[in-house]
This record gives sequence, C-alpha cells and structure tokens, in this order.
Amino acid sequence: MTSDRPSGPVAEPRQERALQTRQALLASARELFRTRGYNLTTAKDIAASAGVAVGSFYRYFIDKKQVLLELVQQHLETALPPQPEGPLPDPETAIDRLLSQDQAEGGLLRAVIALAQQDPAAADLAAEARRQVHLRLLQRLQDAAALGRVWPDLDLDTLAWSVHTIVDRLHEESDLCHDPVRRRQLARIIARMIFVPEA
Amino acid sequence: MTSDRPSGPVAEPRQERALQTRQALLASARELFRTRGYNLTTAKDIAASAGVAVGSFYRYFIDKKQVLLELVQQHLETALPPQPEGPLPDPETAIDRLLSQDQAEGGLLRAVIALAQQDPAAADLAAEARRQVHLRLLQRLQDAAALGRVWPDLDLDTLAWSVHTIVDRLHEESDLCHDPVRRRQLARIIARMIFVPEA
Amino acid sequence: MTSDRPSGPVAEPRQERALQTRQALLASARELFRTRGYNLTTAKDIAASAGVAVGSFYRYFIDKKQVLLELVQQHLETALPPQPEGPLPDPETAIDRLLSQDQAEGGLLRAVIALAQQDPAAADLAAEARRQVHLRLLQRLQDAAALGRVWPDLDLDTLAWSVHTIVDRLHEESDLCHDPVRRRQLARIIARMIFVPEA
Amino acid sequence: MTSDRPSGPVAEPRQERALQTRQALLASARELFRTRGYNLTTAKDIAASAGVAVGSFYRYFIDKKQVLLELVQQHLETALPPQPEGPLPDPETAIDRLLSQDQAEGGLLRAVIALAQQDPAAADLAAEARRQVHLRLLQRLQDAAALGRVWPDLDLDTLAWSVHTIVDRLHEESDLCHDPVRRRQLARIIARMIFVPEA
DNA sequence: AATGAATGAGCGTTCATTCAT
DNA sequence: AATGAATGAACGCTCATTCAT
Repeated sequence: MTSDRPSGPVAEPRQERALQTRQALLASARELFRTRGYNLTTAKDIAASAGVAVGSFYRYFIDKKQVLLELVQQHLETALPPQPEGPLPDPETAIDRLLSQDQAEGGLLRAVIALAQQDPAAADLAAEARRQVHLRLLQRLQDAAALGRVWPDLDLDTLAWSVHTIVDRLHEESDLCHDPVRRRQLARIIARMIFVPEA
Repeated sequence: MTSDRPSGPVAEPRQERALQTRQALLASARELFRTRGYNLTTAKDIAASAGVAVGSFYRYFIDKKQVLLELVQQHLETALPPQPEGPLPDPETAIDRLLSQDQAEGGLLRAVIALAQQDPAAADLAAEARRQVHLRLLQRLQDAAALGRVWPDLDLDTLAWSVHTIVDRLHEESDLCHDPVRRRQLARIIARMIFVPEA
Repeated sequence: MTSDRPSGPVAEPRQERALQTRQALLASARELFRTRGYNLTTAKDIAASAGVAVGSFYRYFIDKKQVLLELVQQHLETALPPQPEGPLPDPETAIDRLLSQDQAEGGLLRAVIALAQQDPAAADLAAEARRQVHLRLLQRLQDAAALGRVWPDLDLDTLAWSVHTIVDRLHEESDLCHDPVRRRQLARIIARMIFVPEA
Repeated sequence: MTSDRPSGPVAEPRQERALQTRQALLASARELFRTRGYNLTTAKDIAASAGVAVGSFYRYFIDKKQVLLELVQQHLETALPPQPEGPLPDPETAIDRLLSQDQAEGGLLRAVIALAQQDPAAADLAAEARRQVHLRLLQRLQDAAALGRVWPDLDLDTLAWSVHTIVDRLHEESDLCHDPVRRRQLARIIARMIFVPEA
C-alpha cells in the first residue's frame, strides 16, 4: 500500500528483496530451460525452484515467454566478445579456449528456437541471437583473415556458420564439452577449417 | 472368433484406401514434426493435414510417439549408405553430393530428441539413430583414411561427429541446403577438415 | 439387390446365415456383458468375438443398447418358471436345485442396471426384469405358503426380495456358485428364512 | 528451493478455502459415484457439482480413481464397528438398528467394483473393503454364537456373506431402506437366518 | 450382405494465467 | 508484495456410429 499507482503486474521492482526474487526466478528459469527445454518447463516449476509461488512469478514477468526472451537478451548484452588480448597463442589453443566458454548459450538458444516455433516475436529474437553470435565469430575470422593464414577461397560467412554450428552443438552435449581431449581434437579440426596449414 | 481385446487400433490395414491414408498420415507427420517439432504438432494437426479425422490417426498408430518412432526407423532402414561406386571424384564433389541427400533426416532427429526428453524409449532410439548416422560417416572416413590423404593426427570419431553436426544442421535450414554456392563452400570446408591438402 | 425395399438397417434377417450371425452376435454380447459389463464392452469387441466386422453388428442391431435389451427380453421370455413337478423333495434340496439354475441371469441384470443409469428406457426394462424374477419367486412362495410351513408373520414380497437378492449375488460370484458345499449351506439358510422349522 | 518436479497436484491444501473445496469435491464425488456409478461420472461432473472448474479437481486429486479410493478408505476407517453396548435388546431390534446405519456404503462399493474391472489396484481395495465388512459381520455372529442361540449347523462365513449381501443391496435401494415396516420385516428374516427360534 | 475405414463428440488430464486473500 | 487456489482452453486418446466399397 505504499503507492496509489497500481503500476501493472510487471513493474520493475524497486526493493532489494524483490530484485533478489527476480534474479532467483531468472536463474531457475535459465537452468530449467537449458535442461528440460522451454515446453517442458512450467511456470510453476520455475517458481518452485526459485522458492516462491506461481503468483510471484507473474508479478515479475508478463508470461513464460518473457523470461526466456529476457534471458537471451541479457545473454546477448553480457556475452559480447571478450576478445583476448596480447599476441594470440597458436590458433588451436585460442580455439580450444573459445570452446570452453559459454556453456550456457547453447541450451538457451535451443529454448528460444523452440519458442520461436510458436511465437514469431521469438523467432525474430532467435534470429537476432544467432546473428549476434555469428557476427562475433565473423569478426574474429575477419581479424584472423587480415593477419593472413586464413584460406583465401572461403566465404567467411559460411565459415562462421560452420564454426558456430559445431560450437553450438558441442555445448549441448555436456559430456563432450567437458572432455579436454575431445575438445582439443575439435579445436584442431576447426583450426584446419579456417587456416591454411603451415608449409 | 478372436477373443479378449482383439480390437485394438493399429491393425494392419486391409483395404487399399487404408494404405493411402496411412501414408498420408506418415507424410503429414514427417512434415509437421520437421517444421513445428514434436511437441507442437498435435495428433489432430497431423490428421487434418492428411485430410482425415483424429480417429483415423489412431486407427493406424497407437499414439503420437509411435508415428515418430516409425518415421525414424523407416528412415534408418531406407537411408543405408548409398555408397557411391567407381573411382571417387575429387573429395569436394563427393561431399557436395552427400550434402544434397537426406534432407529429411535432420528435422526428424530433432523431433526424436524432443520426444526423448519425455520418453526414455525414445531416448534410446534417438541415440541409436545418431549412432547409425555416425557409423555411416565413420565408415566412409575410415575408407578414405585407408586410401591415405586423411589427416593422420585426428580421432576419426570426433571427425565424424563434426561432419555429422554440420550436415545435420544444414538440413534443418532449408534455405541453406538449397543454395548450391553455399553447399559447395561447405563441401570445401568439410573437405579441409578431413583431408591433408595437396602439396 | 434381391429387393427394391431398402428396408432399413435393422431388418429382420430372412436368410439362414444371417440368422446365425445374429445369434452369434447375441451370444458374444451376452458373454461380454456378463464378464466385462456393459460399459466396458465395445461394439467392436462384440463383432470381433462373433467373427464379423463392426459394420455387420450395426446391420443387425440399431445400437449397443438394443442388443442388451433384446438379451434381457429374450431371457425373460425364455426363463419362465420351469416349475418342478411331482411332490417337492425337501425344501432345502429344492432350493439347492434353484440355486444351480440361471447362471447367466445375474450378469445380464447387472448390465441392464448399468445401462439403466444412462437410458431411462433401459431403466424401465430393468425394473420389469426384476419384477418378473420377483414375481416368479413370489409365486413359488405363495404356493409354498398355501401348503403351510411358511412363516406366517412374513410379508411374502419382502421375503421374495431377500431370496432374490441372495440368488442374484450368488450368480455374480462364479466361484461361490460352483461350490456345492457353499450352495448347500445357502440353501439351508434360505430355507430357514422361509420355513418354520419342524418341531 | 524445492527441486525437480515438486509441483505435482495433490499438495496438501494450505488455505482454509482449499479444504472446503476439497470436501465439496469429495462430497460431490461420493454422491455422483453412488447415483451414477464410477464410469458415468466424469471429473467435470464432480467439479461442476462442487461448484468449481475441472482444473480444481486435479489440484486435489491425482485422478478420478484416487477420489473413489479415498472415499472408500475414509469409509472403512470411519465405519468401524460401533458395537452396541449393554445387554443386547432382542435380536430383531438389534438387526433393525444395524440396517439403518451405513447408508452410503453400498453405492460406494458398487463404484469400486466398477473401477476394479479396469484397475487391479482397485480390485484389491474392493476385496479389502468387502473383507472388512464381512469380518465385522462375522465377528458379531461369532459373539452371538458364543451366547448360544445361533444355528449350530451353519458355516458362519456363509451366513455372514448372506447377511452382507442383503444389507448391501438394501442400501442401494434407497426407497426400501427408508421404509421402517420393510426394514422390520427384513430384520425378522435375517434374525431367522441366524437364530434358532425360541421354543 | 459384409467389410472395415472414417468420423467426431466427449473424456481424462495439464498448465498458462488470473484472482481472492 | 506474496501466496496459492481457481479457471478453462487445449491436448491425447476412445469408441459408438456411419459410409464407401
């Protein structure tokens, strides 16, 4: 009763605890979306797993969709290229490093794709998300190309798509992406997709 | 004179028309599973899209699950390696040819994976399906390796996984897989993953 | 095409084989109604168990209801009192004999009662059926009463109801009604409900 | 902070209103099961008759089955022998009193039996329910037998079965069991099944 | 006359969302 | 602000009945 403004159900929370609840919901949702997928995750699940009641879920989010979209947006903003600095180590090692990042992304993307099938707005976001990741990869490929060594007869877009595809799926298969030997092999494969081998 | 509970659905159809209906249902199901995914495709959708009523769907299939499993099984049986004969053309061309096959597989696999989240039996089938495709690829890679030219420092399993991943996703994105330029590029990329470039 | 008369779906069959089919359907229906009950017996079950297709079922009967009603009617007409002749043996033996008759009745009655819950017309028939059985019993009790020995302070209607109730349930429990010791005991109990014991 | 799949229905209700709803549902279910039987009573019926929506039904009960089983269990626990104390009045009066109890039981039992045809678990409960009632009757008969006066040549099990049968059916026919004259007659009949008449 | 394929209303159940407290 | 009870559209599936062959 602190205000006369009814302020709609999804007002930005102004209180500390409220923010915590919101974060807890986001975190639970991310985890559940990743593991069970969008459609198999219920609003009640998310709320329960965050330790609140369903009603509270709808205090912070308009609907189930919104949580996912927000998670993705958040991810896109956060996850901009943490471009490594200093002289690159050898390419394989750089790629290996890349592969161990971003474990969460794949699952989320998959969830958005699921949602996109039902909701055109999500389809746009999914496309946007993919595009961003794509652009990040493309950027790096272009940098690498500028330094020479990249196959000159390749369309960098297609190349970025290929790398993205592999990285994406890798992150879905959690057993794979935790096996360093496998990861190293993949790094080598990807390196060869990109770089002309040394004489 | 049959006795207890003989009247389940799923009797083998005995009339010509029935076979047509069954095929229509399978075709509709394949298409819908591919485009909307398993969970978003309802039995009613499949029936409607095949031009029949829900009831007819259940005359031919025990449940929604069964259609998917049957589609996959069918695919697995059909899609055995159409191993090309004669002296291979150059690798890129061979791969390009591979990429234009099997359009349906990817979407189906994705549907099974969705189902697998809910039904352990489907999980087995999904695993089996992936394994078969994997083995087919592995076989070819081993053949190629025997002929030399394959990178000697690669784990062929990981290599097969990588190729599979790319081919799979390619088939999901129908616009991509119909663009011959793109496909040629991909063929080249894949070729470089596999083969040591000529002097 | 033997006649111009379309003659409706449920014409009395004029051909020998047709009659056999009809009888087979009735027999199957009786058995299934008895064992599974009305609601759990499907038209397809009945047809299959009679060795014909569903379509044929509906050639001979307007609907599922009709079969049951016909069975009951048939039973009521057939099962008129096979009044034993000659001097009654002792009461207990007479009753014992009664108990081993009419095994089918109970189950059918139960089926009609189930149907009666959904269809008022069946309710009437059920009532009628019970009334007939009741009357048969009452008749015999009155005969017995005329010969003396029946408790004079009993309302014969209530007495008939009691006997009917026990006989009815006995026939439902097939294990019971095949145990001669049990049956003899019951005969004794019923005898004592009815008759003043000898000095 | 609960984890996987905590959100099933059937949580114990935490609000006062919830308990009322649950009770209303149980009451409606009992009445409908009794009058229409298990199979003809739909979950929607029960909910509507309790003044709530279907969804609410499933908040409190896992499925339709559970309601019935709960009703029976509840009944069995409640209905333990209200063994009369003090010197029995004459047998007839005691029995008359017995007949006016437990009106609900019969219909419920019938519903369980219907369910038992489809669900073996219910079959067990039905058997258990009948056994309990049977045992209660048997107990009293044994007590009576200990006091003499019971026919010595009767199997008490069969006797209990007979009484149970009559009482059961009596309760199904609500018009009958509210007619005191009829009830007195029945009491007399039952008394004679059990007791050797006074010299 | 017979077959069995096709129909569709209806049931049991789930879950996103709203509402009373 | 939070809770959790209530809602009802929608899904998977069954089966009595009709219809084309």
